[in-house]
Amino acid sequence: MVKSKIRIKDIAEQAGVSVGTVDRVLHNRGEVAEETKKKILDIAKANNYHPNLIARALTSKKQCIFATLMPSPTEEDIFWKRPLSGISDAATELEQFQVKIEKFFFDHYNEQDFIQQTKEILKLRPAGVVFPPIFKQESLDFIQKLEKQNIPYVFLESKIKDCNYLAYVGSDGYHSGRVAANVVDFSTPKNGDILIINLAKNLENIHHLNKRTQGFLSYFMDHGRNTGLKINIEIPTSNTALIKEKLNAVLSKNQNIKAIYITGSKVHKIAEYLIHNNLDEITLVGFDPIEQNIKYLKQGTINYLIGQHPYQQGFKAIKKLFDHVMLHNTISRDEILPVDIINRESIKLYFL
Amino acid sequence: MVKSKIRIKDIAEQAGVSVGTVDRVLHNRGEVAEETKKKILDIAKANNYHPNLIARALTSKKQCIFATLMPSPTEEDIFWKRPLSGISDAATELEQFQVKIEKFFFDHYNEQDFIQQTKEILKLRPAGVVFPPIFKQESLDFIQKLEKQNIPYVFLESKIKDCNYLAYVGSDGYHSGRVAANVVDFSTPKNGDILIINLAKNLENIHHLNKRTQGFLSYFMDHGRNTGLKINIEIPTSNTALIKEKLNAVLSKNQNIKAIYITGSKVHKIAEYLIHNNLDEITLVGFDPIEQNIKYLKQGTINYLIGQHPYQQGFKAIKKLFDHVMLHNTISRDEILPVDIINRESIKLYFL
DNA sequence: CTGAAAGCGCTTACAG
DNA sequence: CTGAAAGCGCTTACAG
Repeated sequence: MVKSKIRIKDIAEQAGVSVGTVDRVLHNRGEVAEETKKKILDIAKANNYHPNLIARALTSKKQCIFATLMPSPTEEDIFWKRPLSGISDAATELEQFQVKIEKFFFDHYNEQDFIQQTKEILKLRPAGVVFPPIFKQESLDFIQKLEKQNIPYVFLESKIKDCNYLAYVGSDGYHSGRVAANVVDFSTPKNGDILIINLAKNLENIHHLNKRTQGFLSYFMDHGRNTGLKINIEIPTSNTALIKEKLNAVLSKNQNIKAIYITGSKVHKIAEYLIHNNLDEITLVGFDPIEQNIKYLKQGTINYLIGQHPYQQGFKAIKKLFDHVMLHNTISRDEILPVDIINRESIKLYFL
Repeated sequence: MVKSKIRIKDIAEQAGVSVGTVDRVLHNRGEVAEETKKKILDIAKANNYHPNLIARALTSKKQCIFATLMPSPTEEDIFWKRPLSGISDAATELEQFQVKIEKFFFDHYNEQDFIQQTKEILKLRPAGVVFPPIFKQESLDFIQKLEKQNIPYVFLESKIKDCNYLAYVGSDGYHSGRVAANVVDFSTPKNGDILIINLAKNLENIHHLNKRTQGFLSYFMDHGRNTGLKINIEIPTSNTALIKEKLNAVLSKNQNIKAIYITGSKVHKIAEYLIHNNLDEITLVGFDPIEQNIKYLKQGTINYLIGQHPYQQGFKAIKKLFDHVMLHNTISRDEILPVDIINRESIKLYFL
């Protein structure tokens, strides 16, 4: 790594102009003769000029603002708290460089709210945006406007493929599914059957959940030792009564189910069911250490939870934006984070 | 959080002196009348003065040097690579504040080498030291000299209790043992027996390993479902033949052993044994995703490895030093990191 | 279109 | 023991 020591002043001298002029071309503030501009740019490039951020931070009045648009964590679903605290910590770290984060929130189940917030963000004209593209169509509309204004955006948690996102930070559904499968495989009798459940209101996010199913199944193709059936069902609701009905049907039809794998975070719903029906013996694995799930993990009903480093997702998303916008570094576009396997013991220190 | 905006200049004005004088007392450079000093200190404290690090970094010529003393990673044992890369990353981040890290290395099995290196470090007179106190007596000697010179030191990986260490970053053996127990419990038939092995040359580190045994056993007291025997043995060697002999004896005496738990990172030795004796069915759990262990994890012989966030340990140890030495922040003294449960699938992205 | 100067908050000689 | 001044590398008006 070549650490350049060249300063604005040096460039100015070499170009035979003043530092003010150099600063103007470096920041594209115009008002500079085309010829001078070219000369300065050449010198800067030839010497691999990089601004001294420390000096800039000390002197610059103007803040660079990044906006985040995240679902509000609710009492019922605290899932979104963790990425937010990652975002906050990144904000603290970047404060010294005059970077500020404006946080916007929307109701997880309300497209209109999302749209409303995107309008607010566009008004703010931030230097970058971080958000999870939960609503595909609405996100695409937002993206279009961002691109028109040349505002870079970073995806979190999930991504939309066919667009010009600056970066994505999240986990890989397929991989997560395989990790879960491995855990289920080792905790279930060889000949026991395994039930896979896609449990999601309106099948939101269904694409992501499907990848978790595919990954799960692929594990058993490759080297799983379990030889039982893999039964795959969908429960497109979070209504307790309906879930019960569906499960009753499946479980009575197949008495040999020894493990249940939930592709999402609603695994606590199934835990409740198992307890009420005295089926605690069944191995239960799902996603995300949110409060409701942790409760059953600690009781032993849920055997494992797969964690997706939501904190890191928030933290890194902001850092990527900073790296790109402020440092003009080239960044890796897709950053796939590893997943965590969490049990009732490891959860005790998980949030420290 | 109160963000103080008071500057040296403000303090100077309030105290009726010049900034030079304020600077002198703030840095304890002497040559200031006792009375003035007190006045300045009072004002600083009353207004919660914190230096602007950006400004300081921009202006200060002098570097602050931290020394790290770590076992050299060898081809045979890459365990120490990870904390080192955490240290390197912290170094990069702190570079901008004129902090430099000097890395010293010693042979993991050579006390003399360790002693030699501590001498080099003392010669350097660093502003702080990070090291794992692997050799207890030699570490105590080193510590004594550090304290005489008022050099703060941070422990990593393990700690010595009765001394004035600034901070410790590592995992908790008892907790790790419980996490491992949970994993073994869920992967082993209820009535299978479990073999616990302390496998360590000369029983180095025996204290730490014992805590991992205690934690493991305590889990089964509290809520384990496994009802089999828990057989605890020690193998104070890493000689393959001797290990084999010992295992032959134990396993032939007890045919019902369904799981083996190794309290340290030498679990690959047991994996080899199991493979040679066609005992792959036995659940095998141990510590640390080092190369040799990963090999057997991927083959399926080792079911789980417990990871201790060595990268974070290195990173945080340096940060603690920085927080204390440069920022004069009060820091938490014992920072216990959570542990990771790693399986053959999750290992694929573990090092990303 | 361009340059000279002041300032960000701190540190560092230097003069007294 | 204390103060005045220059400087770190950049940005920001302001004057021309």
